Amino acid sequence: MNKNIYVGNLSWGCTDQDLRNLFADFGEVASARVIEDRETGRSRGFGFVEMDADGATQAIEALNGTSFQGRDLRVNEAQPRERRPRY
DNA sequence: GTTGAGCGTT
Repeated sequence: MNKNIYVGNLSWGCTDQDLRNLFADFGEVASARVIEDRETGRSRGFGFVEMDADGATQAIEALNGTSFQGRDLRVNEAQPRERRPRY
């Protein structure tokens, strides 16, 4: 089983490869993506990572509250995006 | 600078 992870407070220069590299150290990363504004193309400062539950739990404990690229990371389980309508 | 977007059906 895999878990969806939310990663916030990222630096503008952080990309999907950076996230994947970070989480890959704790387990097999299914997918990693940094969210950016699709209208402007600029980064939103947060991203999502999908990986195996065991690695995800370890990664959350290890990376949450730590400094990354000059910002303290916020790592958590991602909430379902059904919580907000998309028009 | 904080919880996506994609797909005409996951």
